[in-house]
Amino acid sequence: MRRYYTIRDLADMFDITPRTLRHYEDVGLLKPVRRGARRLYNERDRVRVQLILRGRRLGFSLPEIAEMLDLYDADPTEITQLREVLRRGDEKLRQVEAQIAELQALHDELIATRNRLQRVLDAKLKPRQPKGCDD
Amino acid sequence: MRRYYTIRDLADMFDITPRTLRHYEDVGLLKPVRRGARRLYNERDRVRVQLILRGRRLGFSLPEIAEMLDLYDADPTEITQLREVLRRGDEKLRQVEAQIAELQALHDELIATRNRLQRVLDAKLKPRQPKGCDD
DNA sequence: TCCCCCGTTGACGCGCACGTAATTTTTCAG
DNA sequence: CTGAAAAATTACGTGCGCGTCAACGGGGGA
Repeated sequence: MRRYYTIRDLADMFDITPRTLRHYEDVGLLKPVRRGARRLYNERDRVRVQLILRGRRLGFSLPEIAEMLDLYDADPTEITQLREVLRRGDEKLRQVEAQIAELQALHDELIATRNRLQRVLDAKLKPRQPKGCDD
Repeated sequence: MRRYYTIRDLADMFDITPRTLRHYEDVGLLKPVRRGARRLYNERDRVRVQLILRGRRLGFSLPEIAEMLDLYDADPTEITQLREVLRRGDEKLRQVEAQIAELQALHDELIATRNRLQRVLDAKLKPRQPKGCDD
């Protein structure tokens, strides 16, 4: 059941180019095995690509994404390293929470602006009592 | 009460460089008035800078930010234009909502990973009944 | 008045995240 | 085995968001 994907499989799957996958490998985000010279991506690689692309959509840089991916597969044998990973994880967590708060604020403002524009439009469409007509 | 800010005032206020403010002007995000050759920013400009920087932190490009800022001060006289602005606003709104959802998913995963790492760490610190000792 | 420092205006540079073109190598169906 | 398509390698190019440097005012405090 060990399914493998070629570079084109993954590229088509996520609507990216092979160049992008090779670049992610260049910066250490992926380490596909090789059969001869060809890269073979497994299920774990596929999930990582998914996470990388989500990170990009959210505005994170590739090094930042690397940090977060490191959290998922941290070496559970070294205690001090484990503590360090936990600390960095909490840091990222707070950063993400702050980003959610700012996005929520932006969302609320967009809603308010939409409602305001909608009211202006409604007032122009059915002007029963346009203001300034009391003369 | 018309308070004005020099380019350095705003730069220091937001911990950016004057070059950044000039760049935002180059791409049409700001249009400060001039006294001679010097730029003078008013309160509205200051708020716009604040919104621009929040947009950047959230991963939006400068053109995307320009689109959103255009929503706030849309011309309320042209009905067709108003409809168009509302449509683009709703589009941005859905985009922001999708981004919130993805960010929330990332947040949940970070929480889960933190808890998992914490449990591993706890198990290594007080190993009362370490598994594999039942022989 | 003079000088100095802040601001302005180009213009080039740079790091990131890839795009793209050329060339070479590999693979695999027939 | 062979030929052609796909993958790999290498290297340069690109768009964005500024950084940086040089050269040039101009205005305001001593």
